[in-house]
Amino acid sequence: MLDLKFIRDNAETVKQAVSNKNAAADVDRILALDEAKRTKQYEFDQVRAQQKIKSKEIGSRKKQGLEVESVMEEVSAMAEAIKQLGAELGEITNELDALLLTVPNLPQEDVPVGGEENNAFIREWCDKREFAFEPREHQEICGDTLDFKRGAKITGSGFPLYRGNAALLERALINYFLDKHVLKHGYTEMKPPFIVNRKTMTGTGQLPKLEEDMYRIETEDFFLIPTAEVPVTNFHAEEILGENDLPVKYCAYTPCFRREAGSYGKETRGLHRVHQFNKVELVQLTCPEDSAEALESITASAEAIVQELRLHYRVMKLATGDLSFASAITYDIEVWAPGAKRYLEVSSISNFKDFQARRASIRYRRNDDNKVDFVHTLNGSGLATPRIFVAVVETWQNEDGSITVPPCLRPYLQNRERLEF
RNA sequence: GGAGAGGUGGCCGAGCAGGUUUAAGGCGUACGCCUGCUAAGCGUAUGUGGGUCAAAAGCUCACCGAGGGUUCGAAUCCCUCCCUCUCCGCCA
Repeated sequence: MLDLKFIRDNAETVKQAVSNKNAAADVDRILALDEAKRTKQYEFDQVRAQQKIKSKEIGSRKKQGLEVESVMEEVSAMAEAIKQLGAELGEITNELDALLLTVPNLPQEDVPVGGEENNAFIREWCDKREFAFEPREHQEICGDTLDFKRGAKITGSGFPLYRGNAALLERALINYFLDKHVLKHGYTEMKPPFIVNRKTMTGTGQLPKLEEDMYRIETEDFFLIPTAEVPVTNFHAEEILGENDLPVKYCAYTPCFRREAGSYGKETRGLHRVHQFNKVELVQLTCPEDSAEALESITASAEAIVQELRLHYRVMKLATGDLSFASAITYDIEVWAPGAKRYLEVSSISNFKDFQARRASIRYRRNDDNKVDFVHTLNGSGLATPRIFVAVVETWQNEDGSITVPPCLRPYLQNRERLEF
């Protein structure tokens, strides 16, 4: 969430940002409520201060054996007024708090304005592989080791099963990602819960906006996580860290659950878009002045993996309309899938600045002046498996239907050089 | 799921038959004094958030797990919920 004082002082900037992000947030209503709240708060404080003094007087008069009836009558009237003012203040506060949660983060200044078509190309890596035969799509290569039909029978569409060597490859990818980030990139591994409560989901900004896109457990009012970002970022919620504790670098493997009802067509076939998938997530909490660099660092860590897998990819900077609610700036890594003949998004790396930290109240104490300030939070996929699975299988496929195992994955697959499905 | 005991500041911990608690005391931390050095000792300071203020200081309000309630007045009494611990039950 944004700082209320900032909204007050920069109303036009905020309105412009809301519009650029295609969001709906009533900034004028927020300003009016803010004004009303401060007035009411002042009144309340005045009366309350009087009441406290007078109430204590009753106590001391009683001890001295003096009469208290007249004072009690006087304070009684104040109590009435306070009850009334408190109720009004509460109503204003509730509405204001709810509205503040609907204001998206401001895009960073260098983010291009506009929709997806305005996403900026940043760089790409290696050429697309040349094939001596017509490359096939992953469903064809993997056959029934990727079982969409039985997944649909057991659960519903969008819940495929991996079996045999497909499951083995999936597991190899996850282990490879984790080892890379833990052993080479300095991240601490975490195994968080896959189910979180409403407060946690609000902390990272999924709620209140995206409730319909998530699986909810009604009996407990819990949610299945759509990404490890949620439990991992909230790990330090309501804490004040030391500056020396920063940066905090966590990586976590979790399954991710997304309802995202209403996605149909070509994009949903095969592993391209599913309701449950696996992802290794990178999360950092940094000092404000270090977050820009951290964004590049997370991006580099994700790219390192795609490079070792020897997949052609490009990095895009998302335009304002394509940015998520909480993000100030996001890079997407898109790998080339030769069978599908298109780019697949395998990682989004975002800097949320203090937006999530403010919601979840994640702070740190600065060394120089001992003051408390919000940390910056960032995260990026490192990486999501289904689309990487697709790109690996399609890029490394052989004409006979097997795949050559990329060298970096061989230690995770009994040093096999080929895999058949 | 059942029974019991708890949840207080960075930490420990008192207060809990409602009334100068503006949360004692200790530890830790910071600064100062003292001191060959270190330790000890002495002194001072030390929460978060809101409001007021150009800003700071000051003043003020809220916060003792969360939310309600009773009362002139709630850390303290009542209700609901959450969490932790002990024992029992169930269970991969």
